[in-house]
Amino acid sequence: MTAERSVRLDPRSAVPPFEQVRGQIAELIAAGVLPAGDRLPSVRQLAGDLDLAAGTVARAYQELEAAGLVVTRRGGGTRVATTPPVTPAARGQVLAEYAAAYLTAGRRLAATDEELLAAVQAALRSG
Amino acid sequence: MTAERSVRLDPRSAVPPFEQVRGQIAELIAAGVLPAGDRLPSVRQLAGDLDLAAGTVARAYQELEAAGLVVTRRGGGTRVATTPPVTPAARGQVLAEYAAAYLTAGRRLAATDEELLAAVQAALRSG
Amino acid sequence: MTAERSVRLDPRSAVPPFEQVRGQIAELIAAGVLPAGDRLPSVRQLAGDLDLAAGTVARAYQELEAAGLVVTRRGGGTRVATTPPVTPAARGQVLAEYAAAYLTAGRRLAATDEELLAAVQAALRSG
Amino acid sequence: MTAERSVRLDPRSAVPPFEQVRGQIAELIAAGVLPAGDRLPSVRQLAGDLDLAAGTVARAYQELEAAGLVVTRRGGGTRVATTPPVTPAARGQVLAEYAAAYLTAGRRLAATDEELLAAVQAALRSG
DNA sequence: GTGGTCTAGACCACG
DNA sequence: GTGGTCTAGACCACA
Repeated sequence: MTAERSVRLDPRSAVPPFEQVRGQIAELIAAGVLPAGDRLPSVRQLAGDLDLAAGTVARAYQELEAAGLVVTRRGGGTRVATTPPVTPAARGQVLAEYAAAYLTAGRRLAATDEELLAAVQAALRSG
Repeated sequence: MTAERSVRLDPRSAVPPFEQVRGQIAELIAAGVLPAGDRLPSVRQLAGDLDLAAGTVARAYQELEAAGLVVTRRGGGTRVATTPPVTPAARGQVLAEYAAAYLTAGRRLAATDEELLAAVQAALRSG
Repeated sequence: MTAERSVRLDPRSAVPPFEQVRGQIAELIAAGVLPAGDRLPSVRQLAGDLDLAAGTVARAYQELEAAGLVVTRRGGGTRVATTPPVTPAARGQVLAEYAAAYLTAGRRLAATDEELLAAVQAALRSG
Repeated sequence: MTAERSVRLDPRSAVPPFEQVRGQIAELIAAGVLPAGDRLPSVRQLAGDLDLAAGTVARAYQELEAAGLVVTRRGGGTRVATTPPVTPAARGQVLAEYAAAYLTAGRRLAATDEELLAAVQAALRSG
């Protein structure tokens, strides 16, 4: 399952775990990485993988459902909604947001355009 | 004062305000944007600028002091420590971390290296 | 079959489906709309009509039987019990309960007696 | 506090407690019974009054906030939002919905208009 | 004091 | 097996 491999928690982050889970899955869906109809990992399994209490993952799933990104059938697991509601964020748009956030942070350090670009290129080479 | 102009809160973020303040100032110092000896804005002034309770800013400063990034003198305000503690984090390293974070997020979307680079270039052009 | 036509699920309700089925049939019986001896629709048929799993309807029937409102004979389907158990709840009493519930809800809104009555009259005219 | 006196749980209902709390407060707000700016009872107090775990009430408040009905200030309690969002439901409309629900239930019992009205009048006299 | 989050484990409804 | 809810008690951020 793509979701299982892709969700990574940052335990040192100030963002609460359920928010990290919710946000990352939301972006995977918005970006089209998780296609409509795909089944998410079960609450308990993802909780185990991420070493969280089941309720924490359940809350993330619940908020995804409230947002219409996901559909849950009684007794039948949770799947990506067939109607990614309004889908205001195509994959390219999500990427663009990431890039914009990178720029904002970098410019706070008074980095030049060249430096910003070079840092990404260096990261690509090393990572 | 660089700090006043540079600290920007995201009220919709899940990161608590004191953390946003602490983190952003820490990075400004680590990156050398705020040079040693520079005076930070007073707790009350920064609190006013950011529309926070004074205690919230005070806590951020307190943690910066505990980290050795900042020194508070009685009656003399808060200044950037002359000894950037163990922090060898030069500006380039901070930038590198930002770039790495961007890559991590982007790859979660299964973006290729080319896409990641192109998104930054596009952002540079438009922003 | 009266029951089939009269049972209506509200899929958006927080009340679980089996409870909606059980409760509505119980009231139809208590109110005398379903007379003693009447045959209920089969589990599978009602399940099909309401788009539920058969087990869900089966559970509703089971609880009705446990309450003595209904009798299941081997091979003979499910029928309204000839002895409306302890339930002295005549149709008028059920109606009275509905009216009382309406009052409770309405008074929470600080509605006056006149308003409560007027709202019902208006609903009668329009519905 | 109006909210404290007005929220009444039905422990035998299939509707989960947090939903009862959320729904009742939402209607009190929509109906204008709780005016904008009014402070709701604290999570812990209402939890005590209703004999619920604090988290259960907290969840109800959270959903009210997500719905924009309520505003919560850090450390400063929960108040009715100044902008009852879109307020699609004036007090009269809420009442009308109650009346309509009463009619629907009553007609399932094949009650006549006269009976429906009489039952309300009787309830008014006795309650 | 306020609300927000997490945990651990329990029970329920559904398939 | 699935998700949903509740509890009890803990710790955190904020005023």
